[in-house]
Amino acid sequence: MLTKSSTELVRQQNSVLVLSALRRGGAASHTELSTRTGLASATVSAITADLERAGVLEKSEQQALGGRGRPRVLFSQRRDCGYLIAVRISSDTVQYSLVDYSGRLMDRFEEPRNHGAGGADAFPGEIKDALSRLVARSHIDKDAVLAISISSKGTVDAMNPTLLWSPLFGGRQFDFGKLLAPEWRAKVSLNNETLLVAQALALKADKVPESKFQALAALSLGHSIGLGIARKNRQGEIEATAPNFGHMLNSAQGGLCRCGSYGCIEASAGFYGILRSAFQVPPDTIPAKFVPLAEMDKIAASARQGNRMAEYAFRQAGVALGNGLSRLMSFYERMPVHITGPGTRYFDLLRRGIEEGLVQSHEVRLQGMPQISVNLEEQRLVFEGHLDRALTDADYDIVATKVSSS
Amino acid sequence: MLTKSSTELVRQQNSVLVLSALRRGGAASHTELSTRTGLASATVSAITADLERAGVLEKSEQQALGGRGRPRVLFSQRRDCGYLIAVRISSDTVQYSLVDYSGRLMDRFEEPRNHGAGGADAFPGEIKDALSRLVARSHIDKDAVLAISISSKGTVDAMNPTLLWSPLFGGRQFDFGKLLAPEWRAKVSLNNETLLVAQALALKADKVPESKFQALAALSLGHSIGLGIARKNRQGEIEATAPNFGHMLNSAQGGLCRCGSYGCIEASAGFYGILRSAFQVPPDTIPAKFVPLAEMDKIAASARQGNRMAEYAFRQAGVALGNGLSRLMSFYERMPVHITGPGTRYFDLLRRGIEEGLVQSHEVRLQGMPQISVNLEEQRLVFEGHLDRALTDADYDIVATKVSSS
DNA sequence: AGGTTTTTCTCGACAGTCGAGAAAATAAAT
DNA sequence: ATTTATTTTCTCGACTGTCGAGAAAAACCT
Repeated sequence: MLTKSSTELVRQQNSVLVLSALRRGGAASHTELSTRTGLASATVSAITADLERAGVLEKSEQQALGGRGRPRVLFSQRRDCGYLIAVRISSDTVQYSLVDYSGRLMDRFEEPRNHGAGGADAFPGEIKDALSRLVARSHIDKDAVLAISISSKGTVDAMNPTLLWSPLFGGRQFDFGKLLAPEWRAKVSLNNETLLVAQALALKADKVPESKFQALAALSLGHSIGLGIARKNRQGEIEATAPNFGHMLNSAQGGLCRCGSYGCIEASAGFYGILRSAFQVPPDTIPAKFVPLAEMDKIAASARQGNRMAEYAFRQAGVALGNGLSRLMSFYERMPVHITGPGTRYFDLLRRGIEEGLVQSHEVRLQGMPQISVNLEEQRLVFEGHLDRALTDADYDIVATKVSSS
Repeated sequence: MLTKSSTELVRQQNSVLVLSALRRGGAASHTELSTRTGLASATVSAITADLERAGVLEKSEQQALGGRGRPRVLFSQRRDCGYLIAVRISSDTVQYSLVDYSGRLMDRFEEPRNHGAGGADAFPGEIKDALSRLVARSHIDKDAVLAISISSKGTVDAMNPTLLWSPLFGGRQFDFGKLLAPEWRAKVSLNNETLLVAQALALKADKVPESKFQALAALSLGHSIGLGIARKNRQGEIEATAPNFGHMLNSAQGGLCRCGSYGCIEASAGFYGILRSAFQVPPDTIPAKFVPLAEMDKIAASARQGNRMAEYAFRQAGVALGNGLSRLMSFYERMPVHITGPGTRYFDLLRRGIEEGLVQSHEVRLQGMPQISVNLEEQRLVFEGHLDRALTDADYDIVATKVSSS
């Protein structure tokens, strides 16, 4: 069903447009906002006046730099308009970041995750505590937090927001919405970690002028395998998704996976899968809970020195990844792949297998090999993805609530 | 990039809304349009007046049926506002349908396709001839044709519109846009056949009140395998895509496919793949060009009588399909599957294999088996898909051009 | 013929965008 | 010190669009 439009909606959309121009390009003057957004100067006036009245924008004076004529007055987000908390759940720690409305990092700390028995039971409580401490440290009121953006590996129900399955907690589900609902007024969102990576990469790629960005995939290699896809839709927005790539069926003859199935990509290409085949452990052995990086480095070193089984282990991992990517291209379209995560350090060993696996796709055979690149800044990308998503969401909310009621 | 909005765009969007309400619900009175669209009565007045002036709508009098009060005046599309041609390219014939703006079928004929040598060379000319004859028979001017909607099996570049690879012509490409550009002013579109099936099914599913339709897949079984996906996006529109499912990699150990690769789904589940494994022909044999249905029926009959190899051939075809569908669910989400095409008559033999293949997916294991149903009306669905897509497109075009200029 | 009922049509209020030009604020020139 | 040039911001009127309410129209009923 299409939906009706109205003049008020026009104002909303254009207000969001102004806010997003400010996000992407930084503080800007009246006239620059006009050129960035394509709106008439008079319209920008009206909108900025509204937003200023609502306490969202402020005029940051100064900047007497050169030029004659009337000095420009820069608009920027009011930092105290609201706050955002980004929570990054990783295998051994949880990182909490407090960010103000302008996107500036205010505070950050990490807490170790309790792996022992009862760790999962204590987890919700730990999160609630840490969140409370985070705002207390900066003397911020809980109700001033607009959004809490959580990321984890695993599959996620973004609507609810519930963690459905994760490498950390298995099938144990957490409904973060319910968990934080009474105490926090903030909008709680939960996203797969690699989805955020893809989002951040797409944002960057789309900023480049003349880029004609269409789509990309982010592939995170580690103990588990994550995939994020970011594509531009017809309206020109970036839409990111995170399919259950690591536990997609690779080969019916494949080994046993942590998830209990046989033949998942992860069972071949996750660290424990590589370990298993390097040491010729029977493929139906129950996978190791955790493989230290040092262990992987040893296998890689011996592969680089010509050890056949170690070489083969990385090779077959690469083929599993390449086959998975080839299916990705079949389902969507050919797109560049960005590889991140701790597994990137073995990319030299994986590369040939990946290409071998990719070339089996009809798409790749018709249109050529996609571009594959390595990105070592996974952590930063995840954080940028958090910011972009949550702040953009917050902009929409603010426009919908604060401004209309004035 | 988001884009700016304006009051004129509001009118455009609402005009499209009115036209689409008319498409879906049939001729309607003033007040009914108002309730269907949610627009105020006065707004409907203004819009219908515009559209009437532009020659798009007309008041269809009559309908004195019962009731007191002022009789309602029904609005409906002016049939002569424009015409649409749907071209359905199938393996042995090409079907041409002429439809008026209201969606009523005016004329239809089929032409056999020349399979012999030089058939592909003659094909463009044949199409041009047939299109000219179609409009001549109904005494319609070529310039009155708003859209030519073409469908074929195979992969398609929808933007151009170019047939990139098809089971009928292999890698031989046809750019229908260029082919028809000088002679026809109509907008030429090209879509995968099963995409249209999915679109039509989704349209139907979405019409049911309280359906909460989210997504579905259409799987067409025959000599080749087609998949269409239709999903509702955030704006509530139905978006359909047709991945290259038949030639997606199923198993690296799979047989030789028509496309030249090894291990495509089609190489196991297409008719020639089933035939090959039923007769234990080596899997690297070059596939049969065409398998008559009678031949398939024989294999099926012997499978139903307990012949092991025949049974196994269908079983492994089903597993290949099920595995492919399981990957579909991994990449997107769990969604119901509608099976169409000539292969549906062997569904009893395929079913167990499909379910066996599906259950290997993490998604299915977590959320349960998706609903699988058989639909025998593939032809009609393709035609409905043609109509829905092309007429909706035409509505957008008309609103953007005719109305604004008045 | 007059009342009832239902639908269609019309009018004024309100919200929004746009272009043009006035007003403001500064640097350079005189 | 005053004027001029330049650049930016602000304001005004015209235009387009939606909406709600009520008037007008066109049938049926008594």
